[in-house]
Amino acid sequence: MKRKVTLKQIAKELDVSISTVSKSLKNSSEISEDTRLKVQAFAKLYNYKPNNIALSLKNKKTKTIGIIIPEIVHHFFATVISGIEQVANEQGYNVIVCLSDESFDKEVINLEMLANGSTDGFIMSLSKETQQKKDFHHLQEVINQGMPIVMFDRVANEILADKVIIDDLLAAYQAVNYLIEEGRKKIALITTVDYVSVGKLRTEGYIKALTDHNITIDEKIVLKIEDIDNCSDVIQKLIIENEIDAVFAVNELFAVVAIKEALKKGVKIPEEMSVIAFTDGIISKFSTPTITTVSQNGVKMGRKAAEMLIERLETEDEEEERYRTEVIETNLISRESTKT
Amino acid sequence: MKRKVTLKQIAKELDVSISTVSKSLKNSSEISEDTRLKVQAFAKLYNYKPNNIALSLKNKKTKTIGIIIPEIVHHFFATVISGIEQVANEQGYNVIVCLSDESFDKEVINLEMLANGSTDGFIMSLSKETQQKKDFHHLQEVINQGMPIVMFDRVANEILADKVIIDDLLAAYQAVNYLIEEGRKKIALITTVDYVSVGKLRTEGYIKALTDHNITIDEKIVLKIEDIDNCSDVIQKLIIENEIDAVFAVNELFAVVAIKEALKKGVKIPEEMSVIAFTDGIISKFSTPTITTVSQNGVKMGRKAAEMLIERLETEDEEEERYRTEVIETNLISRESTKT
DNA sequence: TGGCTTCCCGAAAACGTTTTCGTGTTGAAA
DNA sequence: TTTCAACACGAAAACGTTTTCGGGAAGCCA
Repeated sequence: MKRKVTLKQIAKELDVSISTVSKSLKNSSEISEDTRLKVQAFAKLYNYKPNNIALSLKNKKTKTIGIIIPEIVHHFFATVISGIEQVANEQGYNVIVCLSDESFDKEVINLEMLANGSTDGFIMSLSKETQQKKDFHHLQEVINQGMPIVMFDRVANEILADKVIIDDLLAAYQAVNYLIEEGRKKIALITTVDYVSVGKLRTEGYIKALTDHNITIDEKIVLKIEDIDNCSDVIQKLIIENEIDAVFAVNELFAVVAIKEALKKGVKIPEEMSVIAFTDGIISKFSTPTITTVSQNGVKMGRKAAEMLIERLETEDEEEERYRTEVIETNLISRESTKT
Repeated sequence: MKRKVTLKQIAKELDVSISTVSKSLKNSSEISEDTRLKVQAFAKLYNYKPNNIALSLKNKKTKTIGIIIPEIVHHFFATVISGIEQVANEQGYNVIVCLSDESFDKEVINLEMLANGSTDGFIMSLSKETQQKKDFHHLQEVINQGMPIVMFDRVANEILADKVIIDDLLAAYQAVNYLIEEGRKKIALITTVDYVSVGKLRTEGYIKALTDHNITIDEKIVLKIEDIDNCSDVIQKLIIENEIDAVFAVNELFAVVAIKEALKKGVKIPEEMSVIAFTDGIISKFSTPTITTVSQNGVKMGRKAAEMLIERLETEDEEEERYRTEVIETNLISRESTKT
């Protein structure tokens, strides 16, 4: 087992100083060609690679991005990480991933942990609990210390920082519009509880679309689901008890459950009922029928977030306090669960 | 913007030495209670937290685990990461994730990058290209430098290291057995090209199960798919041209496509044809019909891999070169795509 | 007063780099 | 022979810790 070789060891072996070795490897003109080549040959032979930790300490830069997200077993977040990793990689950055598990405490712990030198900045999406508590002091503290944060998807308006979002309201509006133009009259909404920022916005889009078309909101067919694991019963009830002809769901899971329950009841899709889901993931592509979705383009969000963060990290003129919010366009991917 | 405070600054402010501050914060009995409390109060006030990078440099431990996997937008890998992160978190480790994108070169670059001090060890699953080239010198080099590697799922027999796998052959055998016991006679296999280690093993399990029941292998109904994105045509052809009554697929995607094509042709599932897939992911749970799968238990694999790595990292008696291979049990999750 | 602990604290090394500055040697110009 | 620039290299500081060791002051006993 041959441990990694250091400058000091090379210096000792070649009977020169550490500085000489360092300069030689950087091809400094300060060092004679003789010495330079000798050192370089030796370094190559022993496969010398500078120690990242030492470099980080010296440069006060880790070239590492911290990602804190609620969970990773969720296609959307996985695509975002993928996007982040792409541009991080291109720019010589690494990513360190922490999961909050939707817990405020874990989010705080992870953030503080990584803020003590481990990363140069953060890309994050808030946990449900954090959104519910509306407690963002941990973010503010990190920002005050001079570490940039880019928030995506689940963002906090209260925090001044760069953000990458989609226009949840507009996208929902367009999706519901699409259903209306198909001729649907009784469009149900299956959404989350209101403290999830994106759920709330999507609900607003739904309401706005209906209102704009003079359709009155029927509270009986607006379902706010808390417990995502046991949603089938309430969804079944929704479908059985109401004569709905369309469903707009704020995520794939609600949509696919709605479809299953409808089919069970003999409702033909899309002939008798249309379904549109938010978030274009695996489920929609492979369910039967395939589901028309609003695509969030997670990879693009991730790429954009990483670009914004790295740009902020690499521009030295710190005092440019102009925070931007980038809106990633969504698009409706039309599949079998709608008529047109 | 108040930057993070260091020991040096506290020392200066309180007019004591750096050592005194450090010891005070560690509650060393060397320091008088007076000084200790004074320092602690001051440190708390300024929210002092030791710098991780400096600690890493000093301790030669980063408390960071490197994960290198082919891709993250893949439910199985996401669950594994989730498992790794759980135990890493419990033990005070962070995880840094790199994606090889199934490319040998990226795998090498990432590995070398992180091996230069950034992590204490690795958990990885090989890229397709690496498995194809059978070139593992990068792994061997890292191991020679004294960094432990734990491989999971796609492992290399040629490398001596800890491994976490499932018994792919046995699991496939059992799945095919299950189909045979249902009374299926013409069981098709949809698999990957042979250089993917797990694909090969699953194929062997299929063959063994048939052979053990004196069913001759019909090469026409064994499909080896290279291009995963355009598999529907060949699968359609398989189903149309052969009177098969069951499909064993080495992943969910092949299975769901097979089901779609079968339904299109009017074949009833599971009455006329059963389907079992490897890898229990999202698709199987929500497809119509839901799919019977071999569950790989990614979270458990991840947890086990992390446990093994951390144990190796924390036992000082380095020279214990006994590498272990842990086999995670699989289980067949019976759903609507099979009869029983 | 001399010698001995005991109590507190600071200096310095170490981890592995990079970089600034200083210095000795050489050769050439005057 | 003297002077000076150019060249080649090394010493040391710095990044932020932890830890070993040494030492001054105070108190005690003889």
